[in-house]
Amino acid sequence: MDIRTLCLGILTMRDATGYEIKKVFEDELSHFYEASFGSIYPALNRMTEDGWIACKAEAQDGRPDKKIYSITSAGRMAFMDALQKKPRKDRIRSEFLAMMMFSDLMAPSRIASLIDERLAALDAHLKEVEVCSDEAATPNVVRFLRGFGQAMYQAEHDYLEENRHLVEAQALMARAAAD
Amino acid sequence: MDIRTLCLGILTMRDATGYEIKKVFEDELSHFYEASFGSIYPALNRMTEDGWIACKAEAQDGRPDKKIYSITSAGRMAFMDALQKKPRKDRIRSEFLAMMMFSDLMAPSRIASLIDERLAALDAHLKEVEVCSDEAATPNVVRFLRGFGQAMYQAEHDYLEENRHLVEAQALMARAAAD
DNA sequence: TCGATATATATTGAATTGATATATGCATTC
DNA sequence: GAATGCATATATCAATTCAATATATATCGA
Repeated sequence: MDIRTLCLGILTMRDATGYEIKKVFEDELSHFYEASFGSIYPALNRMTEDGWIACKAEAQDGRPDKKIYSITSAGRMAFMDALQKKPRKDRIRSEFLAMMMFSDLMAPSRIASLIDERLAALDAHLKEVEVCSDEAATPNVVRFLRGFGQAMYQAEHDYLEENRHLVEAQALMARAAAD
Repeated sequence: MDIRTLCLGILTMRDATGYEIKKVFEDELSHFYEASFGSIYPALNRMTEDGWIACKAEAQDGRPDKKIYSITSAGRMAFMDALQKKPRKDRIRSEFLAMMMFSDLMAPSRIASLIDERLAALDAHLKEVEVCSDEAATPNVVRFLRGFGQAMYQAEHDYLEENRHLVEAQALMARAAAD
């Protein structure tokens, strides 16, 4: 399920511009899939060539033509096929956790600072998810995904608060051993 | 903190071959950072050119020379610098969750199957983490990272079990509406 | 004996990113 | 009124990364 497939999926929901598709990646999908313009526009161009989507341009004042993409029957079938494939394993890349791996080499104050910043970022995520949760008539799948994100942020938040001493104390010991 | 920086970090812990570095990515780091040979070997070559690591080749029977890399003083300083930088935000890419986003377009049995497979994979991860946890003399940072992974797998497991009805029921409703 | 896995070195085409380019409209602040 | 930041739009590109591929022997279990 690459960027192209996901753009196609977004277009099964509604017609959109490249810019709007990017917005979907930044809003609904942001907790578990991201994409940049650098792959969205080429993907749209290729799918237009492949006949999976069609493009209608609307002239605008002082801006490039607005290009609105819509899915075709062939595209809808291609996406349904993609949904029958086995999902590949998640890809996770966390610089924060990678840095924790080398916490022996950092000052205890640096470690505390990193963890505090991480906790603050988690708090911000949790607030953001909470604000959205009050909306009525939210589709169940959106509730599901938002709840998923919330559960994971909360789990990480709790884990860090309860276990930060494991890396903070070790840093102190590593420092004592180095002296 | 790119692949090159992480390879450097691994070499602060011990000398290693490219193959052994890959093993570290697959074992200790696997929950939060992955790398392939396609980037490890070029990274090692470039850092050798930059003077951050040194390489000693040992002839082997019937195999390419074994190349053992060790960090230099310059490399150690470069890595310490990297640890002072602000970690960039996590990158998460989950095909499973992306598919859930389009659960309206899937048969309820397909959704159930995907979730069951996901739960099975989480069980396997949890078992794997549990086996390791009994080891004595595990450094605190390893306990921390392993515990982190365990907490996140458990949170996801619990969330899926308690909330799978949100997407499964919606699929039934979507199917009823389509008929 | 065979198949799978481990141990080693690599390369490459394709996918992806973050930065960059271009440019107007709107809102806010000074 | 000017400056700044953000939103709305289209894109490209150098650098990074990956999965597949190539090569080849040793070990282990069925």
